[in-house]
Amino acid sequence: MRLMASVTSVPTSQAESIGAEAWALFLTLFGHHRRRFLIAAGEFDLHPAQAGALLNLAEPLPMHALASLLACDSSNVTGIVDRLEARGLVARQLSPEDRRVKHVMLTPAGRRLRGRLLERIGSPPEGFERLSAEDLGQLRDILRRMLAEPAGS
Amino acid sequence: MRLMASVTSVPTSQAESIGAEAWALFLTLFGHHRRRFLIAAGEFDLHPAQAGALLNLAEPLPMHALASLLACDSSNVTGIVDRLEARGLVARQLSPEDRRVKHVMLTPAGRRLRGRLLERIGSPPEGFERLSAEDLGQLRDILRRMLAEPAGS
DNA sequence: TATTGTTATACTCTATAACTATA
DNA sequence: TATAGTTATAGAGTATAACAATA
Repeated sequence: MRLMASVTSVPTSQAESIGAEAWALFLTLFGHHRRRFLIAAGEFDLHPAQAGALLNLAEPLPMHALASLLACDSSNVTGIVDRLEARGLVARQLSPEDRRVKHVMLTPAGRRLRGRLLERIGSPPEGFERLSAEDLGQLRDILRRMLAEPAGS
Repeated sequence: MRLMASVTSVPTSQAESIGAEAWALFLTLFGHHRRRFLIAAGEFDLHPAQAGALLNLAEPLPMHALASLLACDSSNVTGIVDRLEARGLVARQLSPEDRRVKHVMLTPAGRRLRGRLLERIGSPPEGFERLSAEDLGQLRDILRRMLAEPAGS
């Protein structure tokens, strides 16, 4: 994707320059993943937002929680879930605790489709298998440190 | 995002298990990046596809090349470029070599907006600054190996 | 009063197919 | 004959605002 191609940055240290390259490589990887995701969703006749919803439904979720995960307005989730429901992939369930809330849950068919989607994009992409066992260990540890919650968050 | 949460895989080796965790961490990172991208695009009144087009226009590109990078049909690019052009962010330029081709290029205003977008999402996200210089070097080298073209591609 | 989910609206994205101009 | 870009069309995503039901 060459997202960084024309960024004229002036690194103040070598570490900063290396970090910039590492992040540029991440962006390249994001581009690959995005295309893989779009292609896989299309093969199952799912729009990207629908595929994203299925992936986030490992367990039942209130509508507003799904909206938050999809980074879109709640009003959109109504339509997305409507269409998934029309295809028999999800069902709405009234919450007994809070009668304002509806939980969205996968049907058996929805769970099967989600599994097939995960086979396609949940597994590591081409290139991953070239990494050594040592590489994988280092990578995992570095990503863990990067994603560790910074105490107050 | 917990994309891997309910994947019941049976790792045949420890390396495979570590690799699976590393990839799951990648997916978490993708989710963070996607949300950051959507929020940044919205702040500049750009739809995601428009923001993606701007980011890919570091240099002038034929319409069909842009379609390929955005992983969408050429007919969509016509509309996306129409709207960016109406806002004075890009311009179409006929190619002198092949008169079927139109190159899309940023205007000065488009270049400024692209720069501001890159300040927001082209720079490393929260968490990156917690990595040591050694981490960054290892990460860069591993990602390089992962993204290296496998001879015939 | 605040929150949850829905509806109405307007605009954009998306794929498909058909079309023109060019190669 | 194939390719580049456009147009027309239909269906879906998106944000905003207004609404009813519930907390």
